[in-house]
Amino acid sequence: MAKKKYSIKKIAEDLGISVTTISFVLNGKAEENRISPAMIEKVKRHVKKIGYQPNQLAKSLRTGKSNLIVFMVEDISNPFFANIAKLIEDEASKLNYKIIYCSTNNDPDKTMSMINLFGNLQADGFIITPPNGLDVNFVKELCEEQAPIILFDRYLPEVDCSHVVIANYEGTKLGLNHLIDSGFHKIGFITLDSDQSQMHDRLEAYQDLCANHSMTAKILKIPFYAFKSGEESNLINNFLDENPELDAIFFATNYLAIRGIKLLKDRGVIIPNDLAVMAFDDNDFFQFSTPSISSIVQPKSAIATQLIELMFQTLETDIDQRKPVKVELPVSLNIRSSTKNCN
Amino acid sequence: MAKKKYSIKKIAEDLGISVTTISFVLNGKAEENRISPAMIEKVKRHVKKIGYQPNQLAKSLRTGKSNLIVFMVEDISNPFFANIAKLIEDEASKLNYKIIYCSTNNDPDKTMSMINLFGNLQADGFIITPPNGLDVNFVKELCEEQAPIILFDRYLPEVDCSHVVIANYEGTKLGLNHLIDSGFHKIGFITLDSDQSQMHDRLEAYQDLCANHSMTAKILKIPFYAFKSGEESNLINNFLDENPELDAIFFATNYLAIRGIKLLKDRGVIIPNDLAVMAFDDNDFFQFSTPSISSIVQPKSAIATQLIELMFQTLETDIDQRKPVKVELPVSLNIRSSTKNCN
DNA sequence: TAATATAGCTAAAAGCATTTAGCTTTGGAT
DNA sequence: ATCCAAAGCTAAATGCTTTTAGCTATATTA
Repeated sequence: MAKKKYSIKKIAEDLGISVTTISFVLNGKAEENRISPAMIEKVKRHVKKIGYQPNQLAKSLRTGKSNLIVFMVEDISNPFFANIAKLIEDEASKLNYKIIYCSTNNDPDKTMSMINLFGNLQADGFIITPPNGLDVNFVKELCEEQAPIILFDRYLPEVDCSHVVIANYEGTKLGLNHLIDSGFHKIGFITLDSDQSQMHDRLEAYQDLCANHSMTAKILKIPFYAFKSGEESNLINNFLDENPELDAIFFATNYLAIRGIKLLKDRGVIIPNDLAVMAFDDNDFFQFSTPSISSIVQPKSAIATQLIELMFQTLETDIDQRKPVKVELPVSLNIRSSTKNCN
Repeated sequence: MAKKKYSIKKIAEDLGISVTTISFVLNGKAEENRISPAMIEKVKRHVKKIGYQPNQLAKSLRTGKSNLIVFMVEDISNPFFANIAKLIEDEASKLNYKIIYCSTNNDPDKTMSMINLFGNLQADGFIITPPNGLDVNFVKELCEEQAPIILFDRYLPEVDCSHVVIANYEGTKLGLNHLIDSGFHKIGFITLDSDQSQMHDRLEAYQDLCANHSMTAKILKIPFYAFKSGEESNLINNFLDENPELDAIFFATNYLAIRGIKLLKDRGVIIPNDLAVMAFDDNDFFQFSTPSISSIVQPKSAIATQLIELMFQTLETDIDQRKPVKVELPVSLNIRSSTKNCN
């Protein structure tokens, strides 16, 4: 009693009618093709009875539309991306779209080969956190000629492509100003050594602020590989040793902050008495940590909503009418214990 | 200069040969079909030059194989699942498989309709954390007649289906015994009110242990909806008020523990002096929390490896030769500060 | 020289759905 | 009685690939 795989052809035989009729009924095109109500009813009933569902591959092959959206993030196990992924998936499934996701691991070659791969799967759209070094022309061509691409989290300054990012510059300023307003005036900045736009903007905000307040910029750039291999602690230790005058540290990402705070505790540093701490991008850990950590919060659900709305809006627009849409969402400040001035 | 979409047919025309020849070359079947080396070279060169890649939809439609594996978890934004997802994706992409993921949200109806949906996409296999109430017959039929299914994290006792789970019973015993060995003898157990196998096994371990040590079982079962809506704090508060004699709490999941620890701190409870704490399933937070929290650690990468190996092994086996494979992986104990007896 | 084997390639079917163009039948108008 | 329009349905092409069965030369054998 192996379950028969129904095809539209088989149904046509069963019912003694043509496949065309069935296809019309199934796709809501029965009326406009003058299929009689009796026939519509007959088809619908039978289809329901046997639980037939059309083969999506054949459908996609014919229509050129796969209802698949590729979601490529740096790393899905990063809670920020996982959260966005979930929100996007929920929205997409309402519209009968499926999400294929994959991690770029910040590898531009892997990313390109993935895009090619999914392109052959006739993916309808791409949402991507572009890794450093992604070939600009490659993205350009895709943007112009193929499936819509929306970059997020960061953008590529050289490419005129739709994107959804947050106000990294203003957000960093917001956080730094809060530190200054709280009486911290010797702020160190720990970031990744990265060219990506979001990191660039955060750093720039810090540098501008230093210039405006006649502060000496104290910057530590941690290479990506050093972070991956856990070697960042030496770098941070050196940085702290060389700059004992600092009264606050701004971490440019939450994962840097998590490692950094652990290290500070190991060094016996009392937060915020010895050193105030603030991080860009919130994290569950910051809320529950002792002391709790102040952070700049990205509006996750707004990001997800924007991404998916922009995607569907683009998909609905004729390919030659499409224009890049660039969205920058505001961030907010979550003030907790780690920036409370106790002196 | 819109990029031409190449098809095998177009290449055949360009080269003045048949599509069959090209297909043979592309699929490594040239030799066995006596295509001359010169011809093979000619085709390969041209294909490479124009960067042609076959349409996967058409290929899948013809071969019945999509190279797509569906990964359905309760919630991708749970770090445990996100981590496994990443590991699986890495393995799968090595073998040219793609992962489609989606969240069940523990909704059996959504899960079934998703499975149907992806079934029509000709997904080659399913890896699923089955939600409570998932129709047993539905899964049974699928297991027997369709794409291979591997359950993980929990299994359905009524269904004879492949699964990869961890030793929940032994793991819980391990944790509880550590508490007892450390001198805690009045251990409360806080869990979700759930029928899922993993929760059931954890609870059973606690009950057996109580019986063996003549301990009175003190159990709090938090309904899922209460947790979702944040109402669990009242329940936990009541539980603590009613059982002031407790000297340790075992949380059956990490997210229960995270909420619970926050609440304990709010009540002014000192961990572990007033109350020792242990959690099932590790979490970054436990490592960085003050005090750090002891936990039972699931072997994530072993789980991922098993899942993907089992999946490919099953896919390679003839459908009538397949037998359910049931894997139970051991867990380990991560002893931290929250179970240190200070008295 | 005729029959046969082999090398080298291809035509056409199949996989499943959508969609265009067109074929019957019926009813109404003239 | 004849013609036309509309109603109601369908044949066949199409999307792109894989794969079976088979065709045509050339080479080998008897």
